[in-house]
Amino acid sequence: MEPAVDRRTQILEAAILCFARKGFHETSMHDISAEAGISVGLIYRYFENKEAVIGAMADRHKSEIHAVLERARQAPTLLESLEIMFTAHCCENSPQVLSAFVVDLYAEAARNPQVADLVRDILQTAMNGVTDLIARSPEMVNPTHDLKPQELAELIFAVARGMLMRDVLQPQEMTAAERRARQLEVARRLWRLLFKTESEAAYA
Amino acid sequence: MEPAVDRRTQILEAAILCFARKGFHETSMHDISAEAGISVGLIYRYFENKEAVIGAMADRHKSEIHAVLERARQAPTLLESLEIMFTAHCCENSPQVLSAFVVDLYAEAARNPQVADLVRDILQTAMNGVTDLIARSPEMVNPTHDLKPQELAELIFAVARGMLMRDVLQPQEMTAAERRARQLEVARRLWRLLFKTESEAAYA
DNA sequence: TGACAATGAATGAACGTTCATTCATTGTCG
DNA sequence: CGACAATGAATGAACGTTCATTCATTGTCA
Repeated sequence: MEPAVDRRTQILEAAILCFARKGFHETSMHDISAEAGISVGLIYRYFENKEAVIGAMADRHKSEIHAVLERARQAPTLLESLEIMFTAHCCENSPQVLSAFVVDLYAEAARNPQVADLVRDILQTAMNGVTDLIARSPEMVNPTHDLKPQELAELIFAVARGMLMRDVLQPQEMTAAERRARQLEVARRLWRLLFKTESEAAYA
Repeated sequence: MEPAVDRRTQILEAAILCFARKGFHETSMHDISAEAGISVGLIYRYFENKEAVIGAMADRHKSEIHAVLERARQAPTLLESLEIMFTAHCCENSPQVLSAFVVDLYAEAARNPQVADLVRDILQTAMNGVTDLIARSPEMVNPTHDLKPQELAELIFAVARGMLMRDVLQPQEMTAAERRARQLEVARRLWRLLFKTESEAAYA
């Protein structure tokens, strides 16, 4: 039988809160244990060391991204796929937690080749998925532009990353709903720009 | 007569290298002093503490951004302004150094309100400048889209930030020239999307 | 009782910061 | 000029603290 609580998950939940609050390296193992309500030593029963905790969180992030991609894939229209991807990090309990974590993850990737490999892998998989999504979409039959699906995907991901980066500048007073509305607006703006048909554009 | 070397600058040059290599908080004062070829104690003659070093670097970044904005403002066409802004961080000796620094700066902003204020300030000033640039540009008289200058500026900055973030994932083997070419391509792609006139678009 | 979960005091390395000390340079006086 | 005093840039060992990690001990069930 499984234990009443999944310790690994419990520790990771505590860790992401701490990491978002203070960053990877300013978070001490004591911070994590306190947040999780357990002792320091216990963390070492489930993770070899601090790096392993960071690594496990990155893996978690990878599977979360995959889940979002799957949801986006099943959306009826391309616009809705876009909206799902842009607001994915706003649906969770606290958006700025995830944003701060991801920015930190990229910062870590800048100097830790192992993390960089993982993030590149996540990004590549997600981008392939979106490229595919775009290529198959009916919106692409009569584009007003001459951009290839892959180029569009790159642009979309750049905007998404850029918006995520902007998110960490917002004071905490901004609610999750406000954040979501803001991201949605950008997604729709981008969509109009990318996929509005010529006739629609002419009378806009 | 001035001393042969400007110590403050010397320290800041060493610091940005260390920060890009290891991040703000994983860089020790000893790292900086070693990189600068001076003793630890001497740093404290020129900076009150480690935070002051980080602060001074952020200030430096602010004035660099202002300089880039000024250059962009004086470019003959809007496309060239865009190109200047997208490649600004590639012109320096080592692009990924600056990229890593900026990503770290945002990560720091996520949890240090003082840094967040500064970054928000930098961003707002730069975006106002670009909004103005767009509003005055001849390219805006017959837009194919219905986006306001400010919305365009937001989009452009999001893409620029997103590309910068992507930069830190690239292995060091990529040369500055390759990086520059990549950024230029994205800038031009974005420009085509935003400012290509209807007639041009129709025959593209 | 035995097996394992959980604790938290202990350890030692590394950190930011301080400060007594050194010494090349500059200023001063005879 | 030469001898000596004064300066302050520069040093790096030392301090107090924090941290990741370990492990002897205790608690908890079957």
